[in-house]
Amino acid sequence: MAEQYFKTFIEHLRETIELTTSDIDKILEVVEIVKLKRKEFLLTPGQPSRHMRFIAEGSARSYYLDENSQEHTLQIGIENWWINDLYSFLTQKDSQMYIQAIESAVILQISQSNLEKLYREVPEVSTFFRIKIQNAYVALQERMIENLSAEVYIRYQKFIKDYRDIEQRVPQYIVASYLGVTPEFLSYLKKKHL
Amino acid sequence: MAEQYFKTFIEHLRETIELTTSDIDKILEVVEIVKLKRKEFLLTPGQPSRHMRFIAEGSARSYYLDENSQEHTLQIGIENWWINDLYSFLTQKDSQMYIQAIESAVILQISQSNLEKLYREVPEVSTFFRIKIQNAYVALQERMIENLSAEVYIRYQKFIKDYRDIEQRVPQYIVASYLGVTPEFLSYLKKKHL
DNA sequence: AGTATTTCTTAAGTTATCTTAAGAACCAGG
DNA sequence: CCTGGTTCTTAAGATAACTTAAGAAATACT
Repeated sequence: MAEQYFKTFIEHLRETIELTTSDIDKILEVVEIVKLKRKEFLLTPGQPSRHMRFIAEGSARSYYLDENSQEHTLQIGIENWWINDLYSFLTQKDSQMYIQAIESAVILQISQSNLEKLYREVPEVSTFFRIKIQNAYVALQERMIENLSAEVYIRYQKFIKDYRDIEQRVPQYIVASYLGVTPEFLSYLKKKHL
Repeated sequence: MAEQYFKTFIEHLRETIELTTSDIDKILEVVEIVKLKRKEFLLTPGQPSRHMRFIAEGSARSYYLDENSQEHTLQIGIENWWINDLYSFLTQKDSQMYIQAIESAVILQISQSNLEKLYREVPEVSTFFRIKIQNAYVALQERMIENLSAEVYIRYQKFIKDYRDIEQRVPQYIVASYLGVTPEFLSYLKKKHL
């Protein structure tokens, strides 16, 4: 059954870069599988994020707690999404984030040291992550702009339009904390706009 | 006098990567100089951003207008900062942004096609921009987190702490539009906290 | 299937932020 | 150094979003 996860993973990489069968062997050699139950953590604050992590099954999110212990969800992902505290991974500073399974999940991950080795052996992998980071930047800027400009309900509508599949699998309080509002207020807005 | 701008520019690159004199020649060959008066535009909506732009003198910002014609400032920069709509530059989609000189400014820019040529001739330059984009991501995530967590006045204090030199040269309504509030409200907060 | 846990809703009272409008202060450029 | 444009302040009234608390609904796990 690990086989199926690997197969999907390689297909995912091949959407962006070209890989020979020998490349694939080198990649799979360094991929670790992690299984998580609902609500289990992959990363908690106080340590650097040392892996690039790919959701093979289930769903996960990254979030942090502000000074008032309010949760703020930075990222929500399902199968075939990457999930990480890229900030911590890139700077190797201690993370302030939790990465947590929402549903039970299977994660494929590559450690930083293995990744660097892989970059040398399969340079295409380096291209892959360069593009991923660019895309992450682009997505984050889009979200920043929306947060500055649009009212919550507009942002909510955009969210369910863009991520209907996610919205249906994730508790609403997580969506609220992604949008940057209290669950009570989101609930109120939904009723108001019926 | 262009010489001085080039010199500072090369010094800036050398803070991140190593360059031979022949590398430098290749770089300077493709650098264009653009001079702008206060409030002049380097980029306006409806066209892709086709250059990487470095502020050699003066100050500039990028901003966009939301549906209610409210300005939102994404980036503010002074000497030795890069300024761009990276979203548009990376995706080559039409920009929705204005890039505008705040004070009169001198910009050094490299076109996308020249940059690609340069990447081949001086691969270190590619490393330079990979690192810059990573840093941009990291900075943007930090800002996103702050916007989600902290109240405006806290964000304002952080802003003047981190960017005192910028704050002193830039009109307050631009700072307000960077923080995501109306100038009236920022004015009110400043008085309140005297 | 039954119970404990988790998530969602409602509502009342509160606070943060916006809108509008007008005058005051400041500054750039002739 | 004058003058027109730009930026900043003030204040009143409006709206968006939050807090708290409690019950209702949904869901997970045994």
